[in-house]
Amino acid sequence: MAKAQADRIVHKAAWLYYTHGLRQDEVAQRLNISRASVALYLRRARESGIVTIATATYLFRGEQLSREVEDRFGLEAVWIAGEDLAADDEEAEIPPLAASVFLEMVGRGQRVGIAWGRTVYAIADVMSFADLEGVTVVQLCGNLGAPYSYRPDQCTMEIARRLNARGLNFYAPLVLSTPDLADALRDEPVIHEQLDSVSGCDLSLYSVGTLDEDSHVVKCGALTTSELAQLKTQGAAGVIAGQVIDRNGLLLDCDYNRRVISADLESLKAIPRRLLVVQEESKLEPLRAALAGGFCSHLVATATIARDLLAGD
Amino acid sequence: MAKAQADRIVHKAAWLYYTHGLRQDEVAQRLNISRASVALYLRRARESGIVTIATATYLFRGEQLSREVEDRFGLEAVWIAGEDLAADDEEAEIPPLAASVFLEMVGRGQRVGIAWGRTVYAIADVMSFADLEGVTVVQLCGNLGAPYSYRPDQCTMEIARRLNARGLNFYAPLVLSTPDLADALRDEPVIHEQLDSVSGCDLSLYSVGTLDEDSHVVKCGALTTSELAQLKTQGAAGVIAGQVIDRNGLLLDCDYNRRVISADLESLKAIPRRLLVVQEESKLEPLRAALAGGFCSHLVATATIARDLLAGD
DNA sequence: GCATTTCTTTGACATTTGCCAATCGATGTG
DNA sequence: CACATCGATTGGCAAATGTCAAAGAAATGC
Repeated sequence: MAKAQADRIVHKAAWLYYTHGLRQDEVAQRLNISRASVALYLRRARESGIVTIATATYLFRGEQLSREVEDRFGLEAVWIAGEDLAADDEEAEIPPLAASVFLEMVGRGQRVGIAWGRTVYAIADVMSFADLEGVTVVQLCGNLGAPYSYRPDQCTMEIARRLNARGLNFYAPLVLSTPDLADALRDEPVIHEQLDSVSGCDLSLYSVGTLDEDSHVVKCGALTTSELAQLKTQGAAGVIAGQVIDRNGLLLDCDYNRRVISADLESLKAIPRRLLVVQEESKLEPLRAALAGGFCSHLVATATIARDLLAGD
Repeated sequence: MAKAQADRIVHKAAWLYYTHGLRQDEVAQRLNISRASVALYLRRARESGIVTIATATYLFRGEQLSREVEDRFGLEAVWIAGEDLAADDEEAEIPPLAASVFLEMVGRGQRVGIAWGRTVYAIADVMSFADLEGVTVVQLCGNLGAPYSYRPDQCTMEIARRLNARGLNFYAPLVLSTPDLADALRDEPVIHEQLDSVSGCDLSLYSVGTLDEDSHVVKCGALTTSELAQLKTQGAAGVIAGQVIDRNGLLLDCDYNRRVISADLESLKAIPRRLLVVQEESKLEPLRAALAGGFCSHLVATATIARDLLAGD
């Protein structure tokens, strides 16, 4: 109640300032507080999502390049960052752009799935707060320790927090030591339920992982370097929600995949809008695999990757 | 193209300023323009919907009063303006609140129906610009001259313009001199099509009209004073999209209604979300009729009206 | 091809806003 | 009950922003 009461004055200040266009001193006068308080309240209103300031992203789609990628790969929408910037800036532009695009795509009452990776972490980090209602955020892959601030479950919860949404976590590790144990765990009602709930998602947000020495799955300890080499000989081309896929986007038939607990690839493909975000140029091959597998309906990427995609096709 | 080029720099400035949080002088430096230009561009970005600043409306629903109205009349959501303001201020608060609520409710790709009246006109007037995609705005009633700035068709187009949407106008007068002529006109393919498209709406926005001497329908010349008196003896209780309803919200069986060209009441009721906005206290009885008839799923009203509603029920 | 109009840009100034250190006030603690 | 602690609030100042008149550029008309 005390919380609600405090929110009330913040909201009122925001309403008078942003909706009615009063100046801060006028707002202060009306509410009988100092102008400094008004300034403080307004900042809180912005930070907490009571006030939302969004910049349209459609201009990132207006370029020739985005159209070409859309057409070539049959995607619904493609956003290209920094067509006139250096490659470094380009990559830095991806997280805020992806966060804006994602916020534009989420609607009230929807269920969204979040996979995890360096990119998704970066997106969560810059995502602004929103005051959505009835949104549920579902974690799409099992957990593992991370060298970054967020683990998969924390990442999901962080996004949920920023969307004012309910977060559904996944209480299982991403990789187990034996396929049998993974099978057994998948049959646990609580896990099973979570896995089933994936197909009910309206929207998903993920990136695609590489299979390099310094790739995410290796650095987080899900795969050892020797397993990696082995997988590559078997045709591994990328990682989607912790699972290894081949160049055609099909689940690689390998021991590793059998030990993973994550959203079923078919369920992922069944999600109507699948927002894939690719930041690094090194992710070209995994991205091709993900596109081939139908894991992407909406793409956010750099101009460099977009050009690479079109060039090598 | 020149337009798109100009948009581009405005968008870039907005992106750097609002999304990246640079200061105006930093933006100016990056884009090689003067800071004054940046300030100008930012204003344009806000005014044109490239940048959207929205204040949450849910705090207008957090009060006891809204809950009570929701429960009593089985509505999905009720927003109450100015529970702690004088009655005058209350009414002034309705248009910006309704505009904000409406903008929160509209989603991409949706079809929205707009009826017309003093209230809807006031809402259109304060509605901010948005950068929605694929929205269609449908005019729900026929046209008539207005003592205000907007006629029904202009009002529809104005809202369409602000939503960056397509506007579907209705090319018929609201009231004709004989029922036969109205019937004939309704059978015209172009009109028929428009009328049919109403049931495909996802959302509607309207107010309810009174049947007083100075009511909207009278002042605009749709009804004469004598017709009005006649209708009142027949049990007329209010006006929805130009049509007269009785206290139970049913279409009044009268000559006037047979001469009106407007969206069928059944189609209106079939729209999943029906946002009704009531500004003046004098609209209590019409509002009751509209509620009884099921024309409202979401309500925006003043605290005074809300209390009246609960008191007399 | 020149004059006229209209739109854009800019420098300079006035106003508004953000921020910090100081103060106030509530709540908990020895 | 005095004291400490923590968060909320405020006055004042530096920084950032909005605005306007004037200059410049582009489009339009004669």
